[in-house]
Amino acid sequence: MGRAPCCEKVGLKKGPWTPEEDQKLVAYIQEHGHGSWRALPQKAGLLRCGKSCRLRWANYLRPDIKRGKFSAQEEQTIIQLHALLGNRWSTIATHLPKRTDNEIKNYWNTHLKKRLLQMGIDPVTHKPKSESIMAVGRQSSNGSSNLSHMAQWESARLEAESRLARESKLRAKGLWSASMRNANVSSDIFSRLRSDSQGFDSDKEELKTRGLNSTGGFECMKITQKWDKSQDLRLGAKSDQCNSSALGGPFRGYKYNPLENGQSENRASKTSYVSLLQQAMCPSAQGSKILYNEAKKLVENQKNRQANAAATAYNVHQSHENCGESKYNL
DNA sequence: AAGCTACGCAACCGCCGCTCC
DNA sequence: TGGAGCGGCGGTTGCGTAGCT
Repeated sequence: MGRAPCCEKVGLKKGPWTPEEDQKLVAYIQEHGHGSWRALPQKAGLLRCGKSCRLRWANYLRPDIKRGKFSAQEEQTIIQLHALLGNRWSTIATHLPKRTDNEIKNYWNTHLKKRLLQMGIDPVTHKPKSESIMAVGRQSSNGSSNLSHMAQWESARLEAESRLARESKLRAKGLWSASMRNANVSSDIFSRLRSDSQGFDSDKEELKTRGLNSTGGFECMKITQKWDKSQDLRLGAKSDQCNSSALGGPFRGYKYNPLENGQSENRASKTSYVSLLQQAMCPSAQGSKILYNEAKKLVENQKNRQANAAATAYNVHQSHENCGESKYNL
């Protein structure tokens, strides 16, 4: 037997919400807060399931929600984070202020996914379709299943570290310029997507007004590739030097490794880890500073399980700082 | 104008992990 | 330690509507 339904469904209304219901819900939450969602409908005089109320509030009625068309910047963020995280909509949503996970999920399914497919890019792997098919073939032939979670976390970690290393190199060379941060075209896939999109001309105009070349993203990528080649630096080489990549698991080499310490890989710690990792990757100095301070505080206190994830991000920072390459301008 | 189809999005459903007892 | 209750997440559904014939 499955578990009992979350609430007594008999007599409860389903389907679209009426303005009156919305009004009741908003009025109640504004006055009392939502408290227990289960108890809320009765207190607010609604014939709805608590879950339904929570969803309606979170996805539609909350005052801090931005509706309407997604900007090019938001599209870029979604695609990049999806490439990194997959369908973790709630985590992706934390990086798009005022957008809900449901909205992002819908936008991905109805717009972005299709556009990628039209371009011959597999929306799951974010690689050209031919490559994805080969990869699937290889995986099934050796009996392995889909990418494991561990591999995904490792991939995310490597991505973050390689980006940090590249940024450091560019900075050292004096090549890390505003164009890299402002060009809005930092990934190859996104560049191609953007060049297909209707808004591209206006974006180019915008870049022009900032005195930037619209191909800035490509130029930066070429520079980093060239630099990597000339130095013959493989991904991870820098990480080893920075003591943040040794052996074993997605948290390998970090001073506090939740896996080594017997922590379960539960959803919360993963989500926190990914969220903090993304922030560590975020080129925003402001965000990084907040992250650093928050992580430091949590690490010092070791208050709760989330500190494990925070510790990871904190140690990413420390590793780079130890190499004299502090990413954050503290 | 009517019928059909495709699309977008709000809402639902089932599952999972956390907390509390 | 295990079960119940709860909130939250991601996948899916289905309704409303725009566009086409």
